[in-house]
This record gives sequence, structure tokens and C-alpha cells, in this order.
Amino acid sequence: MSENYYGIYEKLLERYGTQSWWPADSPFEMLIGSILVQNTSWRNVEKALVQLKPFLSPDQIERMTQEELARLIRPSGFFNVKAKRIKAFLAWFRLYDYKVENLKKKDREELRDQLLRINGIGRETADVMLLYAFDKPIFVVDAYARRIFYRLGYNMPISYDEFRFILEKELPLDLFLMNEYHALLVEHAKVHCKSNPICNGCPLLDICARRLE
DNA sequence: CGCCAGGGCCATA
DNA sequence: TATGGCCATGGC
Repeated sequence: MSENYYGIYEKLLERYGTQSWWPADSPFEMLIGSILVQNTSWRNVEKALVQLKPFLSPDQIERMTQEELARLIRPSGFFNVKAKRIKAFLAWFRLYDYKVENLKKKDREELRDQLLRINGIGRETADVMLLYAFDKPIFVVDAYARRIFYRLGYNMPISYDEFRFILEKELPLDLFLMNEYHALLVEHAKVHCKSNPICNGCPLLDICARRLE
């Protein structure tokens, strides 16, 4: 495979244009959305967010019971576990007065370790939060990234962090670039690499080399 | 009707 | 460390 990861990024950016993510009205909504979207279509997350909107502040959500929260986010699926995870996240966020600015001061690795200690926040969710709420440049490894690179011919049967390190080694650790790269991969996946078994006419490299795993 | 979606935890070996 | 079961809705 001659194309490097930066070259893929350039092609995506040229084709789809600047994405300017995350799709949320506030950093807090973004943080909640990152939990709601775990193994769930964004469509369903939007439905949950519509119902949650009138109560979308840390104080209001902390005041409701886990069951009340679960009822509101029902359309996103896994609502019981997600309500618990949001509660766990807020208990930690409270220690910093619910202020994103207080957390941006932290070192990327330190903040990542703290997020990973919260029950319900795994690597991908932590990295998405770091990138889109805490302004930390990091490459987000998600199902789309795995699928797209695999189809383009890259072999990536490796752990989350191994995958991430490989990408970060070849890319500038730049906030704008990491933000765009993840958003562009999602956009590309929505348009061209859904669940059809063969990717025909992929505009990224003219062809896709492989079938879906 | 069955399959899948922008994961993560937990038990088990 | 690496699998498998589990969580659950809505779109297609």
C-alpha cells in the first residue's frame, strides 16, 4: 500500500471538505453524546438528545434518578447501562465543578488515565472526549476507521492503542487535523462504506482492495 | 423478519 | 490476553 495515512486524510478532506465537529450545541452535550453513541447509530442518539435537551445541564441530570435519566435516553438503546455511565461520569466531572476549562489544563495522558478509570468510559469514548471537548489532539480509533483502513488494504488486527500509535506516529499531533480526520472517516463511512459487503467504486483510492471483514 | 449500529464491562480460561 | 455474553432501541 503506497498511500500513507496523511495522504488518505488529504484525499478525504479534498472530497468532503471541512467537517468542523462534534455535532453538538455545547461541550457538555458533546460529552453526553459520546456516551450515548456507544455501539449505537447517531440517529438514535439524536432522538435521545431531543428528549434530554430540556434538562441538559450537569446539575439537572445529577438531580434526577438513574431511572428517570434512563427513561429520557431510551431511544439510544442500552439505556440502563448508559444512564449509569452518565451518572458515573458526572460524579467525576463534579470534582472539577463541571468545568471543561479546568480539565483542559491537564496533560493529555493524565486526563486520559482519569477518564479511563470511570466505569463505562473505555478507550474510544475517552479519546472522543479528549479530542472534541478537551482540545487534546488524539487519533480516535472506531469501527469506521478500522473498516475503512481494512478495506483499503491495511492489515490492522491489533489492539486499540497499537492502532492509535501507528496512526499518530505518521501524523502531526495537531488538533484540527485529528478533529477532521475522525469526522471525515465517519462521513466517508456514512456515504460509501456502510454494511454492504463489497465496496465498489470507492472514491478514496479509486478502488477498495478488500471485502468487508 | 433478521441484521446492524461511531462500545464497554464482566466472567472465564 | 483474549474470547463470549450481555446490554436494547430504531432503521432498513
